[in-house]
Amino acid sequence: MSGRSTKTHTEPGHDGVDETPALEGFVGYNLKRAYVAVNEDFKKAIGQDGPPPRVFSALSMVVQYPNITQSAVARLLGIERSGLVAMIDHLEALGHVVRASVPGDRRSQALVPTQTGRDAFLEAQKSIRAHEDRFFADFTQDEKDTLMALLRKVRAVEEG
Amino acid sequence: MSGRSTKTHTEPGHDGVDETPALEGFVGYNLKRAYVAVNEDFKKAIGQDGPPPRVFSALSMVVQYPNITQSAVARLLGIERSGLVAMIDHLEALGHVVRASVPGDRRSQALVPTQTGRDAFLEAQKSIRAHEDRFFADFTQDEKDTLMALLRKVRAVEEG
DNA sequence: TATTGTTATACTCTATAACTATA
DNA sequence: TATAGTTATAGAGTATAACAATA
Repeated sequence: MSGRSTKTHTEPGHDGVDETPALEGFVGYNLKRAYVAVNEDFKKAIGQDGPPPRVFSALSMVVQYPNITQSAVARLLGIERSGLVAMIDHLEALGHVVRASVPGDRRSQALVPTQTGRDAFLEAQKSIRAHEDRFFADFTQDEKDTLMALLRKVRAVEEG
Repeated sequence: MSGRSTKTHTEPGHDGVDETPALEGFVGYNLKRAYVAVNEDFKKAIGQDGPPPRVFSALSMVVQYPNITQSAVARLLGIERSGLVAMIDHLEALGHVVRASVPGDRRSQALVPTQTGRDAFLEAQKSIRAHEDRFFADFTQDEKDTLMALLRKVRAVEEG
């Protein structure tokens, strides 16, 4: 395929000039492409037995903030309450989390990590670290820090 | 809600210490949150009448590289060929693009932008620029450039 | 055999709306 | 009234697999 000159259209980077990529100039486009790339590598690396990203993020919240409620997790992750039910069901079925009653408010249920849950969290965290270390091998720590800082600043825009 | 001390769990940034955010340390997590934030603003700003992101990106390719084939567009955008059919159908129904026959290869169809298509592209581009200018108002041009450069480097990992 | 366009299909992720029980 | 958890549902976005026509 490469090296052929039979094509009738102009592709970027090939026939010399024409380096005017409209999409490349948008942050949103670059953001999506980068997200897709990292996410695909994540799935290849962790997808087999490890938890899907959102389940890991929920487990992470419960481990870090024991007795947190589902609503609080949803708020912190920026997703809907309803979306959490299945995730917590899943984590509870695995024995990683238990729903405990909250004295003083019978609407809420405190999410408590089990020891298995904490272990699973640490192991998943290790796997994800390995995946990112591999994926970002060509990045300096400074580049990664700069990238994450800028991404947090992006997120901060909507949070006001 | 704020200022209350009745909660039984520890949330970040509130009760002093506990600033050990596991998720925040991952590029992938920050990438996703930032992508979601920008995408939501995009939908609010453009979603009414403007084209969805992927349709705009396809139109953009056809305008920039007239006579490009569907397969080439898919390759450049990093998506599946099959996904393009509906997008091009849509753009063709709007009169923005026509499928023309390619002399010498009767399998392919060259995608040619109409004048309406070029106009629509320019207008959409202007809208998206306005959305990004607004959203990234607190970012310096240097920050935006750095961010985009790093995001392109992320994308290059899988392509390299 | 490989590639282009196409269709049919199914899956993932997530939001919306409505309900219940509490507060 | 407002909030926590839940359910049912629907939609966007996208991938997979197969096929016909052509190379």
